[in-house]
Amino acid sequence: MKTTNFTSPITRKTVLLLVTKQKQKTVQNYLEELNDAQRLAVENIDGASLIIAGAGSGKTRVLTYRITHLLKNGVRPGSILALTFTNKAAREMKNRIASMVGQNTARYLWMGTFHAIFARILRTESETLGYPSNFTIYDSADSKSLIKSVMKDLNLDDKTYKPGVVSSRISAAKNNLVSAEVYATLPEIKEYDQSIKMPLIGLIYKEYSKRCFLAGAMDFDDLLMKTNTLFRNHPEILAKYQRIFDYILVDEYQDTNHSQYMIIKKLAATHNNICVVGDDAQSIYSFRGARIENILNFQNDYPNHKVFKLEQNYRSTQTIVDAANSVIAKNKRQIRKNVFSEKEKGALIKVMSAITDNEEGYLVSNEIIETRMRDHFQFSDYAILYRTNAQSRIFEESLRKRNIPYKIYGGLSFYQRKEIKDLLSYFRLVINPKDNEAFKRIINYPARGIGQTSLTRLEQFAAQNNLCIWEFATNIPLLLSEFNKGTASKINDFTKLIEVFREKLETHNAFELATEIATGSEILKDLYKEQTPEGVSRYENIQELLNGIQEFSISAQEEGTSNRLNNYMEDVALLTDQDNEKPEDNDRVTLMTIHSAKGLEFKNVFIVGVEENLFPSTQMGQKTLEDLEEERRLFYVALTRAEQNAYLTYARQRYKWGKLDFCDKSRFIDEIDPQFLNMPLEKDPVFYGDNPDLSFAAPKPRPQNSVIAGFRSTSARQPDMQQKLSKLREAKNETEAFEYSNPEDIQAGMLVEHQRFGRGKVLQMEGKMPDIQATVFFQNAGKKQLLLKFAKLRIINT
DNA sequence: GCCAGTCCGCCATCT
DNA sequence: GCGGACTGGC
Repeated sequence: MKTTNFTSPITRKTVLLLVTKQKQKTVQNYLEELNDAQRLAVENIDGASLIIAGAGSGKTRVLTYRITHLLKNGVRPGSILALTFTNKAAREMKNRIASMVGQNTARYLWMGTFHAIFARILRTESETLGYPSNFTIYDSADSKSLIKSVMKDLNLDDKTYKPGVVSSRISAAKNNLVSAEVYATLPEIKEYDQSIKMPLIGLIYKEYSKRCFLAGAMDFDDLLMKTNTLFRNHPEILAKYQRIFDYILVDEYQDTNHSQYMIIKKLAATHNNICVVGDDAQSIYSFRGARIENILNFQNDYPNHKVFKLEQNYRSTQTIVDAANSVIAKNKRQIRKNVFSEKEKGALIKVMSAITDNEEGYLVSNEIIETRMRDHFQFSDYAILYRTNAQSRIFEESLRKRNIPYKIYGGLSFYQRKEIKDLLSYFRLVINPKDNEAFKRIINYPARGIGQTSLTRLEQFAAQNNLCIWEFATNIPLLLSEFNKGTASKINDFTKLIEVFREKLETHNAFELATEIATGSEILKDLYKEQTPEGVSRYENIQELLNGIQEFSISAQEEGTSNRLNNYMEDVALLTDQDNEKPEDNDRVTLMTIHSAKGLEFKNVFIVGVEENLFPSTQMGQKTLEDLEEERRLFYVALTRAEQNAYLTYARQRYKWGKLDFCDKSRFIDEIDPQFLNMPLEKDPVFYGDNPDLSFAAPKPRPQNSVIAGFRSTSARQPDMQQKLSKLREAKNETEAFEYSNPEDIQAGMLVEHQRFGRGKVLQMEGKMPDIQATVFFQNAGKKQLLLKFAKLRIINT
């Protein structure tokens, strides 16, 4: 291994020379903003580099500056491949680079998640693999549903073959590049599947793959595996991309799985210009197939590599950094490093003990209110981090009671809501009629009198004939041979409907076609007629989706890129809630899992539910030492999100699956060097019932199927919706609380409010009912053109 | 085929 | 505590 003391091939002087020519102030200074270790990591652009970046050590900054540095040295943006783990990280990095080198350069960078980038490449090369270029990306719900129907056809009962287990076995196989054919031949796999009493997983895997192919669909894991297949079987295609990508950068390298690892390895093989950034101490995705070995073995893969260690933490106080170090030191497998902070010592980590999970919520909300007043924090300076999404509910309740605004990530994402998936399924089927999962979902929604029995027969007949459902359903003689006239004609009406939309794919932009589908399918009508709060909320979600598509259409047009519905749909399956940030969400407490908090930072962090069995989790049976080490890394990640104050809370009793459970504080609390902790007085759980002051904390089991605020629905879990809906309930005239202005009432000059963009001023109105367009300038979101049929504006004053 | 009511099994963690 | 699956009456 080489040392890190070396002279960069391009001296600083030449860089400054190059840069002054450009007269960009931000660029001129960028190297000076770095410490020595960071600067070395930025300047050493050729060959293989491993950047070990401790928590808070300016990893993102190094990556962005390194790319900027490449660009400033004449590297074409289109020859740089930068892979991240989330869309959000990619977007933020791209924006930061754009601010230094200009949007016109940054836009040509190949920057995105593994899944997004290789989906893009697979669409280009799809023909070689026998896939259509507009293949569907199945999300986990789609693939689970497909697994279920495969099992049904194979007569495997879903009590012994749990779809969840089968799905994760298949996923693990794919992430290790084990194809269905190979799967059946490997003795250790056979043995394992025997031991869990599911010897026929291989058969399911085979049939599942076949049906995905027939449906022109790939699941998440396929996006990576098929890329590998493509590169392996078609050296000329691999060579093409090896030529395109002169420089490869990978963020969060510790969380790459074998499939991702092989893609990188192949692409970098000709030039070895590969730079990976990561921190083995923050590897937390082994359940998804991530291999910590990838980072530990980098030196074997690239013997001539250079190592850079970023050890200074700029984020957290000394106390937090030292406490985190004291925990992670318990892990055996790691790259030794000395992460340190030169910030102030800061407050001790406050450990809070609650009697019940209810009280835990109460304590956290209280602490937020108190410290916010005392130390002048914003709500957005706080985050509540938990191990499992199920813990969020209790905090939502306690925050809501105290009128603390919050935003919650994870759980059911916008794109997974029923109504959204329904409409998206229409889009999917229109784009790719072979998409069986979409077909099954919408053939009888809105109701067309085609029931479960017909659908099951349809699916089975199609599979028996090696056809996708669409091919079967559009083949009239075949259809009539299996169904009576009435049913056949209902099915025929449905495919005709889709066919009409299909004809407009090439002639209409995404928004026009999406609107037509929403109307023509009668989804809008179906939701509109439902005047329950849930119905209203679903209707609004559809409108929000259509607004998003309108934005896409407009911005695609502005940028001169293609603005068809299939372009919009290309990576919708890869989007998550974090990609759906709204401007109105600015001053709110953040609630999320620790996994989704990776890469983020907050002034105050509450790590909640720090209890044995919950964190470390023992959810999935007995834990190996490796599992425990991963949990510890997860705890390390959680702690190091905090800049100023970290809190650890635990409860002595908690409801799990509706049943009361007694808990002990987590071993991780004991593993922190006690000099960094502010420990509470231990409360004894038996006293709570006698103490009237603590009655709020007493466990209150809700009767089964009871509801919060008088209703029960998935949309009710959205914080805004919750408030809106309870208001709605209170109002005698139920729609009153929701009333927005009629399009005709709005005129130029008015101050208005939009549910998504916030407040703005109307600049111009044009068009006639029902297609009235408003041009509005929003304080937070700039100028927007809104079609008032869907975008509702509330008039604030005239 | 559809709907409402009830029961059951489950929850890691994410692209 | 929740959603999905199942059941039985229409």
